Amino acid sequence: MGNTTNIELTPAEMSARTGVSIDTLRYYEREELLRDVSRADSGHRRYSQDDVLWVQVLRCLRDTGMTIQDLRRYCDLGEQGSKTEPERYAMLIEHRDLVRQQVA
Amino acid sequence: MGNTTNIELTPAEMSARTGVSIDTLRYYEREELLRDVSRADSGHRRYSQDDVLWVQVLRCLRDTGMTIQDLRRYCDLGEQGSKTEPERYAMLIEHRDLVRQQVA
DNA sequence: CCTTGACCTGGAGTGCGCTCCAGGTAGTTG
DNA sequence: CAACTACCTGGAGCGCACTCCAGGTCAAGG
Repeated sequence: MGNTTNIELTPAEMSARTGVSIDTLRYYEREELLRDVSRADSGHRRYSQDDVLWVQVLRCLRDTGMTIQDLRRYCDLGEQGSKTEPERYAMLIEHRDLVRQQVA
Repeated sequence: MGNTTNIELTPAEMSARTGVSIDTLRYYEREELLRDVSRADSGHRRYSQDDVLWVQVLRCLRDTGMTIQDLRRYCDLGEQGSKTEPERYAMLIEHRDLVRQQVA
């Protein structure tokens, strides 16, 4: 408790941890899939542990074909609080079903 | 036997049967995914029943993410005769496995 | 004969998801 | 202080899979 030494990763470290290129990380930020990335005094990005986890989720959804647009929508819902949970859940279910159809 | 009234479809009919746009049919031909399409004296395309079946296969493979490049390769093999059957079979198996991985 | 509509060709344009680049700044090292 | 490296920004470029367009041809109908 009270441990304020949050792990903060530089862009290069973040890229190594997630396997996502620095350019793509910035692209995701521009596309609002990755929000509120903190900055050092220098203006350089510092990624949190939560950012790592979220980018992993993003990659999982992207790799299964969810579009940038749909992911942005998902993020928008997330920002609107827990009342949107049903809709977000529905998106995931629908996406899963789509993926399953591919195999059929 | 000896029935020479082969069904020949105009581009518009072909598009209606397969659900693939006329532009895309021409595109597939340019990309050599659809070969030896016959022509009327006017120069207009006439698609055969075999063409219909093949385009349906193309769509199935495309819809599951096989690239145009891979499909062209598959066609190239087909033209080289039955000796390439093992390789073509291997391509399909590999593609199926790739699709299955998506779900995992 | 003239219009209409389906078709032809080569090539340009589109949307997606990145990826790269030029020009500039910030902190570290010798 | 100079060089180096990592990072910054805005914007251009790329590969894929189509999709659209201009300008022309061809057969049928009025």
